[in-house]
Amino acid sequence: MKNFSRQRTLVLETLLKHRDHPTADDLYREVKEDLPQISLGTVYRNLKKLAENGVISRISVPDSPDRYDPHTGMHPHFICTGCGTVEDLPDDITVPEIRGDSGWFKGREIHGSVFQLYGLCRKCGK
Amino acid sequence: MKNFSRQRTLVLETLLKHRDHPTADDLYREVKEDLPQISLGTVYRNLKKLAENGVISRISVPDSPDRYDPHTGMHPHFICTGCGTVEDLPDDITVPEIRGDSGWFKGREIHGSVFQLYGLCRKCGK
DNA sequence: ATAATTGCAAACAGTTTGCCCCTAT
DNA sequence: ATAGGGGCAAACTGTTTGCAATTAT
Repeated sequence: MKNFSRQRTLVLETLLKHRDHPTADDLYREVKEDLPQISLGTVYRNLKKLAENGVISRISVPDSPDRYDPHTGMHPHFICTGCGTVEDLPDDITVPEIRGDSGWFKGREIHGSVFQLYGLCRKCGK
Repeated sequence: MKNFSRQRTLVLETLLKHRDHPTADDLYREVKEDLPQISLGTVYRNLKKLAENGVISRISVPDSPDRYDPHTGMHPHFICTGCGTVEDLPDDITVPEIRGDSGWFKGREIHGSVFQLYGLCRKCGK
């Protein structure tokens, strides 16, 4: 991943312009305007490689294609099970706030969640 | 969804026994021990219906089949990739705290995370 | 009789892969 | 000439759906 091909550069730049979380196909259609011969497979291949190298991140949603996110740090997402939209949540939310229907969650219905961190505990981390 | 078939009951009961997040296929194999003629399609159909009715929830993760979760509320976990231990996280942790290596996370190494909420956005929720 | 649900298999959607060609070192 | 992609289409995987048969009310 040292020298980016025209295709990889374009896929990445197109994603970086987004403030939302587009699908591979969204990006494919956009990139095709600049590089009409690009194939969907190439878009997938590059998104995969970029995600593996930590340049971007990939978000999965039930009943909807995966989405890609230029923001790679740890940050919480809200995923609408109605329309599949992915929204970023404020960093400082807490579980009691989510449960309590206050703040950001006022008027939003929460059906479920996953909140898991992977790492090494004190014993294993030494 | 008023009267549960034997199949639906068994799928739900099997999921409820789990403390982790099994895939449809995991559940299929378990349920088949009690009801050998059950089909994978039926397991999928029932999981889908149960999730639509808010009885259980469905979780997607990149590069892996969807998982199902009997819990309705938020339940943050820390999973040690060294020894597999699962620890409960305090409800009031925030992302800045996780990033900042303070509080609960002092001295613990975080490799990855999933923090996603599922629900209806304001547009879909009305 | 009606409505819901099953097992099976085929269909489907999103994603990945194999192949061969093309470009850049 | 070697390595790394690209384009295309076929393959693969997880999930859904159509259908005829079955079950419960």
